[in-house]
Amino acid sequence: MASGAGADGTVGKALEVLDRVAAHGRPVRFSDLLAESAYPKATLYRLLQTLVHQGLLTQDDATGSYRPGLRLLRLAHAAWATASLAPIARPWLDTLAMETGETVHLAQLDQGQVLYVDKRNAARPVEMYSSAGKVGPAYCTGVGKAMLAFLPPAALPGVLARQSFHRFTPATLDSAEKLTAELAEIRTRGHAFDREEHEPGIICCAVPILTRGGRVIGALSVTSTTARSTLETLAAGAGRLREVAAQIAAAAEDWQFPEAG
Amino acid sequence: MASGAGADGTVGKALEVLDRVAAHGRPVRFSDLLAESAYPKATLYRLLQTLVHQGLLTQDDATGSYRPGLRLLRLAHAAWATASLAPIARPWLDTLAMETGETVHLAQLDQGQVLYVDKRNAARPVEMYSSAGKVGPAYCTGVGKAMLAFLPPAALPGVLARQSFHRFTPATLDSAEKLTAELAEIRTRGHAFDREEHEPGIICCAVPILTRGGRVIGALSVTSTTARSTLETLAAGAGRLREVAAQIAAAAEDWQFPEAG
DNA sequence: GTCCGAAGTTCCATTATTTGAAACTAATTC
DNA sequence: GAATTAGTTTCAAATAATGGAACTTCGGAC
Repeated sequence: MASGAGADGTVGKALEVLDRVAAHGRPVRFSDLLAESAYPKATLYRLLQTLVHQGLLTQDDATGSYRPGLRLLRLAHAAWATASLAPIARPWLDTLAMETGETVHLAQLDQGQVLYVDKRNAARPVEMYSSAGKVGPAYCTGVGKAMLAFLPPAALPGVLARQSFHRFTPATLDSAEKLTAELAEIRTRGHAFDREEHEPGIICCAVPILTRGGRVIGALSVTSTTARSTLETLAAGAGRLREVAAQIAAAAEDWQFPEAG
Repeated sequence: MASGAGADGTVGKALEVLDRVAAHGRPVRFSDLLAESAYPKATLYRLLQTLVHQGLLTQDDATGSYRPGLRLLRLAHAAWATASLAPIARPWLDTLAMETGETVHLAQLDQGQVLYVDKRNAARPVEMYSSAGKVGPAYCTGVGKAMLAFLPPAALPGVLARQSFHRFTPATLDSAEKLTAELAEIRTRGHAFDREEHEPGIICCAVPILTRGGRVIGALSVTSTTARSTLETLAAGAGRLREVAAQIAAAAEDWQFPEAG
């Protein structure tokens, strides 16, 4: 037993259960969890009890089913404010959204996946948590590829191994080989495109956010639709995007910054 | 050992440490945590290791200090989407913000505190996580008082005991007695005011979101400033606010809803 | 360069917690 | 109303957590 995030101790087991509940996206019954979880009934039962008691899970009074608890929101707020690029990058995202009139995303790498930490949508007013905290595939999004391209070579294989290479659209890069080739291009070009690889009709241009030392700490993207724009138009804004990324990186370095994985 | 959220097992201890790190709002060093945490060095050390390994904490490579980890964002997103009123209430918040031109808040009660789960700011375009996941005092905010007023009588003492009654402004209700009296008024009136009790110059009108059975599941508020509006003006919109709250409650009940605490 | 102290990490016998098969109870179904 | 399923409790055995103390690092001070 050693693949991935091995379950260390009771805490690890409890979090595995928590993840499983979260993954369902709707209230789950005890027996559903029992069926998939490999823990004996009593053990799972007590893990769930603990999680509920701690507020990480909420239990419906009526049905007894479980769902993620609100305590997670409080903790996440702290994480967002302290450990993400979002608070630092905020003014620049506002500016970019204004300038481009398009949707702007700020993302970081977490466990080999893209984690969106902020978003601006110039057209529609808001859209909150719906975006921050959302995760997406790294191999078929602009921000994902931009970050992978600038990962230290040693870290790449591990991350590649975690990609599913599911084919969302005909344009999706569906193998580690194709992706690796694309990453090399991105490295020389300096920015990544999403050519409708994740969603039909959705295109984007993304740049990595790099520290002076060249370490990737996030990515920035401007997204549009094929109906409204073209890759060429988006590419024209890449210089400005890189400029903003550099400014965010500079601001972040003053305030210190952690490792992505 | 029995008051509040007693630490059950290792999971409880780990979460206590996590909370402590989150509470700091900036990277914390091991020794700082050691000083405040009552656990012996080795124990605290291993708890932190576990949390880092699980991605709930991030450790700076350079300084070794700890901060909340990004994994929390992913989990919180699930909580927000599955267990909060926000996804259900979204369209109504948009409408309200449009109609009033003021800031609209959606909150729920969590551990005796107000937890903001969504927000609309008609004037300024955005402001993301900065608001969702944020917690605030229940005794001196409109949404807080609106929820407390409609709590089942049996639940009130426990919640009152958790209020700090810190005096933010001259108008803050600074005792359980004053608050209890105000709650009775709110109950008959049907809506709560914030008369600059939390921040000078900030006023609001809030209503509870109640199930058919009369259970509080959240609160809704329209906030303004003394410069721009008056309590009377806000009160004039209370009817509409109640109407929207009822619609949200109806929508929520179809989709089922958990307990607040 | 060496010494000192503070901060962080590892060890290991002791101790407390977790484990899980099975027995039990409550709620559905037939 | 008996049978089946879903959820909860029990308790001795197994496992993991504990924490005092020893150890290693690191960053000055001399």
